[in-house]
Amino acid sequence: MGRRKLKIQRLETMKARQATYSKRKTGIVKKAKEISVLCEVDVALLMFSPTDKPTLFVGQEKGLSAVLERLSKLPFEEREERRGYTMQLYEEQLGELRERLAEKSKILRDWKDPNNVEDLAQLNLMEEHLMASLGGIRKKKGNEEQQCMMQET
Amino acid sequence: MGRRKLKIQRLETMKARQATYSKRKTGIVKKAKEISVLCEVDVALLMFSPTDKPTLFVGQEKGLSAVLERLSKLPFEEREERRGYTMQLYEEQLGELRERLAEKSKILRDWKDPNNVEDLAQLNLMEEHLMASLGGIRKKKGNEEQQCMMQET
DNA sequence: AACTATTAATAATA
DNA sequence: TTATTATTAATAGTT
Repeated sequence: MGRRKLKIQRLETMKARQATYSKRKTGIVKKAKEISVLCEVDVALLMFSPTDKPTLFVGQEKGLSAVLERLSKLPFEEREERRGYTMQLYEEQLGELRERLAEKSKILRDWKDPNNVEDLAQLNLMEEHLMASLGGIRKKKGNEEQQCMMQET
Repeated sequence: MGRRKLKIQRLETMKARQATYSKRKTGIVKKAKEISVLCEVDVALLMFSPTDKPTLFVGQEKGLSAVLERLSKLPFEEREERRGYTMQLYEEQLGELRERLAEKSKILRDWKDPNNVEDLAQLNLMEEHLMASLGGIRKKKGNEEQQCMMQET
């Protein structure tokens, strides 16, 4: 849409890329919100601007980690019907990492909308969260050896 | 766009949600492709249909893991200007997990488009990849203890 | 899946 | 950046 048709290929100047990114970012985020509400589905949309500013939208308020969990779990289950044992082996290897990723992502979720970086209140909440997390690490130091297995690849 | 204006709220019937999802999914994926090409930016879009079928689009062919890496790293760097030491502590805790996540994601990337599940050639490639990965695990079993630290959060 | 009347997004411009 | 508007593109209701 617009005064001309516009071929879908890299815009020549950085200025044009930034201008177009700015407009289209608004549009695609709106679309993502709409489909998640209208159809009651999980949506995660992550983009980086030409100057590397991140924009993240996650619909249905489950957080990015929850959406990624669904991605990592669902396809495996589907394929187990055909390739059960192989996938199960791989699933085991992924299991522990997934747990930790979910845990980290729970905290990362507070960075959900990087556009709000300027919000001091949010920054303070994030720092509190971080401190609590680090406290937890120190407490667990004593018994970490027995929990070390299946860490590689 | 359409014959009527349509309020953005959950569509009443599952039938309507599925029909609308199907149409809008096409549209939003197209938009994601366009912005990534036009503006030469990384984009990751993940959605689940009302019947839980996943759709994943990752633009600029860096893979989902690369895009997520950018999300997890960038905000920290930005904030270090103000809150350097705190973020560095947290960054250290995340470091090892990030490495492993990147490795896993490299393999998960082969599941990039869940819509291609029916493609047998792709499945075979995936299985090869998996076998190589499991082989790597077995080789490393001997010296895993010394690599166990800072696992808990 | 296809069709079209409409609405919505946006390219060029200011 | 924000606003305008001529155009094109997406899609709601329908078949």
